[in-house]
Amino acid sequence: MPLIKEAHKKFKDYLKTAKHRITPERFEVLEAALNQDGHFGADDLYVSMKSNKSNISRATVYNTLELLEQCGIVARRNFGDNISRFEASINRKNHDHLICTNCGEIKEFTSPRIQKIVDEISLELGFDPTGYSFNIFGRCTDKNCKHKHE
Amino acid sequence: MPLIKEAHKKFKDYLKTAKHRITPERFEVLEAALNQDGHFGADDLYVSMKSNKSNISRATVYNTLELLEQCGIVARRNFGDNISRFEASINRKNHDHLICTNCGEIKEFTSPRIQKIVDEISLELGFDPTGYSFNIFGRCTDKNCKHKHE
DNA sequence: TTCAGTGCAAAAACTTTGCAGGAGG
DNA sequence: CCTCCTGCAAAGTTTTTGCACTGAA
Repeated sequence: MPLIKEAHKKFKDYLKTAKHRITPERFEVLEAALNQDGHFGADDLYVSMKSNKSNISRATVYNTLELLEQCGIVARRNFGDNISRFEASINRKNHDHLICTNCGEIKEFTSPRIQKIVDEISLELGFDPTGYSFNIFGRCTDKNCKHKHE
Repeated sequence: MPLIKEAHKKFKDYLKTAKHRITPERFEVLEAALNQDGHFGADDLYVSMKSNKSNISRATVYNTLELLEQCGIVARRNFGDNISRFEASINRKNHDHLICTNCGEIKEFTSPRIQKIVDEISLELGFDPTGYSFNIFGRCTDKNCKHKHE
């Protein structure tokens, strides 16, 4: 099943289950979110949709991203600059991030040991984990690491 | 050496080295920051200082927290609510956080394995790490976990 | 003396909210 | 038909910036 169709179905099911209404605007946001590549801010998405002649409003974008987060189609990320970033997470492996504090480049990595630590610590401290975020900050050693400002 | 004295010295040395001026306001912010307990936001600190009759300005608080961060006296934390939190880090062991998404409670934990993962991943991907953040989100199992909103 | 640092207020950046009209169930 | 959702704009929050003055070196 193509990704977009699957996401569509998942979102629709979620909306029904959670007694949210099914509106064209919500699916418009869903598709725009899946079209973004990599990480994007809520406002980025709004601007991008607006420049594609959409009639959407800011409030709807923010509201819908929250719904998409709740049903696991997008994930909210926080890279230390006080902006909520999102990324499509449907059908993607869990992964974490390396953030270059010089050029803004974000690399991804996976390590199964991290989930293991999450579970162990949570058990130990009496905590029911729903998620985690793990970001490494530093400088990438790419020779073209300059002021690339995403 | 008492903590406050040591921090004082460290900050002074840093300011000299980095060619920043040594001003009473900066030390006022330093002391106020060390007096906060646990995690605090930049604006919290400003308000707290103001209510203690300080004549400080917002700009100075923000500016000084950045300097304190650069020299390792405070650490910036991000718990997913788009507010920069700080905490005194001088003479404290590295630690990470469990955040209860229901009551806002923040617990701390340490795990030496995390630093090991950071180093390995960085080496593997060609990255020079300067720090990391590791937050686990979930619900604490305390029976009094309600809407405690810090 | 000189210029980085300060206080103040205004602007900026991101997000949330209030309201009236409109459409989904 | 009853709400929930939408668009719009305004307000809210947190942080940054511009400017003229001050004080550290």
